[in-house]
Amino acid sequence: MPKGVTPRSQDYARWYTDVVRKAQLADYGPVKGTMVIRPYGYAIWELLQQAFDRRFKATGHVNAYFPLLIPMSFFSKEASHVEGFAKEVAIVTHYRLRNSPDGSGVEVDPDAKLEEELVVRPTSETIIWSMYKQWINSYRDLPILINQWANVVRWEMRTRLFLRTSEFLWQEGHTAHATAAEADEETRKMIEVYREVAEDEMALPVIVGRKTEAERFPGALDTWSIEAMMGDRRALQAGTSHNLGQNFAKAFDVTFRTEENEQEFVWASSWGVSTRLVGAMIMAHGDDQGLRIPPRIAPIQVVVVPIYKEEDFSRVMQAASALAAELEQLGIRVKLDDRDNMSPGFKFNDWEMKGVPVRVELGPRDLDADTATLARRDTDGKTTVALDSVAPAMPALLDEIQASLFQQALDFRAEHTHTPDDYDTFKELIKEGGFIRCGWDGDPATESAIKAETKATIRSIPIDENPTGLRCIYSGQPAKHEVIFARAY
RNA sequence: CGGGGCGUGGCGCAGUCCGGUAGCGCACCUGCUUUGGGAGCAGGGGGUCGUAGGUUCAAAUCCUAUCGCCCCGACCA
Repeated sequence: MPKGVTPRSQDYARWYTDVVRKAQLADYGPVKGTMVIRPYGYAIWELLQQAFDRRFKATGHVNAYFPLLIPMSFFSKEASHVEGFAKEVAIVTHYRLRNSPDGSGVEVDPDAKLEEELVVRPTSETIIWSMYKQWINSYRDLPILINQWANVVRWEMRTRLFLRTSEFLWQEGHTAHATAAEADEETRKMIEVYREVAEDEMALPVIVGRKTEAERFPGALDTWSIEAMMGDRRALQAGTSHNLGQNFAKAFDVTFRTEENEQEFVWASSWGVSTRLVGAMIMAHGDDQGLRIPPRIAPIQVVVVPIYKEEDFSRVMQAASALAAELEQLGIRVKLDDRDNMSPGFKFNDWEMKGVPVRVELGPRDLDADTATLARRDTDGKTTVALDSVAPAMPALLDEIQASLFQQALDFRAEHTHTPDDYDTFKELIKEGGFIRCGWDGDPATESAIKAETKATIRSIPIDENPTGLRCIYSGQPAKHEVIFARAY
């Protein structure tokens, strides 16, 4: 096995795959497009889950679970929803296997065909709204603020570990409201939660904004997203929140009695983030040494590597485990690397690949001087510090690394965000990747012409847009919106 | 679905053109020496060469079919 990873500059896609596998985040599953999330990768997901779940609860949401299998007929109820997902659903048609006649194995039992075929959920709007119909009668039943953590299946043609797999893990919030204003408020509130987790926990700067009609969720009135820039300057949609209006209520005939005893359709929102975020973290922060995980979502925040010759073994190990215990007391996720079959040099590279924010090296020379050697993953080089200061200073150091990774990502994004005045410049700039912030006349035809010519799409109509005085980069007409163009994942 | 590539010990590959006893590196196991940036030496175990047919005295190698995976494009969180 080659020692490092393919350099990013040489082949970014291969760098990504190398890092995922060498850092032991995930492996390919036996079925095309499937992924095994290994313990280290899953630990990151769990920390993300906690960060989100805490905030969902704090904003009044509760968790529930709806079934994986959905009657196929449900999918015919919301026209644009069908159109959006029909091409990529897995369908269950039978419920039994039998031994094949030639004795070579098993086969589908043709006698066990289902009356109504079942769809493996690609998303749960339909099954959830079929239930909401039963649960909602009056304005007193509203709002319903339910989230579920689940897996979904979308039969993708092209897959990539974490970014797009046939099956992935996510959360999907599905809310029901009495008024349009409430549904809109909910949609905005949750995209703000996503922004906060992305920026504060993942150190991932994102652009909050709305999607154009072309990029909107099938069945939504309005889609909000957070968009991030990856290390190859491409855009990644990291989370979405949809104002579904009354579309699903109408499709599933979900009405309620208002205070005025009027019959009205329910207003809805849905919002989700997925294991794709792990991919976002890898591509936003990783370097040619491997992962760089922001401390708040790092399964291991500090690794202690003891260095010893035989005669130093016991005093080094003693000091190392004392230090690890002291760090743990402070609530820091610490790992003492006591593997004795690997050299220190191997361990340094190994933990760098795995993106651990801080490494503490402790050897005889350090102990003689009452010092420890510190290596930060976000910067190069090592420093020597007093041993008894390591633990007390660690929480602040982790905060500093968190902030530094955010700043690095922010600087990178700023460096690769441009505001050209004419379309020729636009075309030149987009070849290099990055974001282009410019005017758009609001015409879908303009959007699709630009896509056809440059592969760039409108990623976002930023929440802080200011189209006043701007002209459309393509048509030269007065701009209706200020938008972000980019090539995207 | 179009284009390309690849299926050979756990992983990465050579061998295929030109048929003739299946090899290399890493990993693994044992022992000794090592340990401050991917340790060294010695010994050892492990593969019906994706699958199914065919040609041949003989097939990883030639022929036919088939399955799978990866990469690039059209669609998507």
